[in-house]
Amino acid sequence: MDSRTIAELILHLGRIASGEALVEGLTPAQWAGLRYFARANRFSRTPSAFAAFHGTTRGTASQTIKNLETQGYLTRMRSEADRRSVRLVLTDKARGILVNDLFETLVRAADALPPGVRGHFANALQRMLGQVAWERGKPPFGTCASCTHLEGDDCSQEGRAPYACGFASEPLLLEELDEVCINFVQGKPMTVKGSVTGAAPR
Amino acid sequence: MDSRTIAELILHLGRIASGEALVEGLTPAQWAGLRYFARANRFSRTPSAFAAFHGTTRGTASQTIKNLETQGYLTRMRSEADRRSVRLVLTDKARGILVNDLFETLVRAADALPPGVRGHFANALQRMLGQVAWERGKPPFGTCASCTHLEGDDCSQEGRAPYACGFASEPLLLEELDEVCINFVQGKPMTVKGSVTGAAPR
DNA sequence: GAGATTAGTATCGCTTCGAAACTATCCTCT
DNA sequence: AGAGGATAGTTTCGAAGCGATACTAATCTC
Repeated sequence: MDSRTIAELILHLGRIASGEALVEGLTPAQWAGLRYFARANRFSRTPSAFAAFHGTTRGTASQTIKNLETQGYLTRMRSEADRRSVRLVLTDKARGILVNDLFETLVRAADALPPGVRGHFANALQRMLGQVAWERGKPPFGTCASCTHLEGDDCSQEGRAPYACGFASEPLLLEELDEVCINFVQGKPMTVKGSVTGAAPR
Repeated sequence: MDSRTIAELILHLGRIASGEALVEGLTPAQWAGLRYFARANRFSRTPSAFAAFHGTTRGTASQTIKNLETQGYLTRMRSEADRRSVRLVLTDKARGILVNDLFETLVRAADALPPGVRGHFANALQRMLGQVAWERGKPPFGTCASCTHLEGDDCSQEGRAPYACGFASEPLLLEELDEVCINFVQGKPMTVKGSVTGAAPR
């Protein structure tokens, strides 16, 4: 019964916080696009990854991106490694407008929580996301902090890159560790009351 | 920084869980309508209340409801007290289809959380909702359990109705206490680590 | 009882959305 | 090497959502 309440509140909160349309002339989907490309790491700033994140089709994502591009919020560049692929980058105009995102009210609401519960809260949400994504066969989209692919040289060997991604086999900069990645796989149990994740994806 | 993670996860989770369209031939907005009328109490089963809950306009809500009605999921009846008002009731067909709601995956995900954290979790979410709703001037939509308007006769006086709503000045049945109400006003502090709500709406 | 407010509906243009068809590039397997 | 298949991305189509506006009917206020 509490579980249902939690699910309802998440849905309602998400809807109220992001559903409001046409703020600054951008639709909710377009705001979601800006937020995504502001937070995604370099492996994930593509139309396909955004489509997966946003839970829509590549076609729809392509439309939204095209729209943001013509409004001057995104810049497109073809990938060198894979000539099919496209990399999207936020413009300064986009970074400037992001502070007016209604999403920030949600951040403020989370900020008003007692500091002690925030960590547990974030962990519980990430676990729920993992569960839902696993049940749907969708990627859960987390950060390197708790990802299996993170190969950290705990005792830094005085080399240039202390961290690397085992999936992409590439070194990672420190500031990249907090960015969202489509290749995220839930790794460390993430101390939640000392219990290990219940249903593990295989 | 944890606050931003929390806000992102809520948004993402809500989107993934409800955004998927055309399950059983119903759109996300239509699913939201069914869920709402299944959970709202008798003061709140109206087009306007659904519009407020769903964060959209009355016009859009009216469309969605009309659509559900023609598909045989809702029955309409005029209110006796207020002849302008309309009451919507779920049909058996609707109750039957609700078990296939993708929303149930979110409920299962919440169910997979450690039992000890669920209560705190629900409280924290309700607090966030109150904060966001207050900042936007929207009703937060909670249940009688923590509503100021609930007048409970703690020591039941052997009268017929042990509870009542001070706002509607009407007695409440026991099974109505868990339903969602548009007139909800955050009342009791709702034990979250023993601290009282930070910013109180006035 | 006049004027303002509220509940609900209808209509208009725009965006989103999923589905399907399509091109270009890359990968795999023999 | 080269054929078949998978993948990244775009385009088009029709349906629905959406906000805005204008509208009717009922209720409230003073």
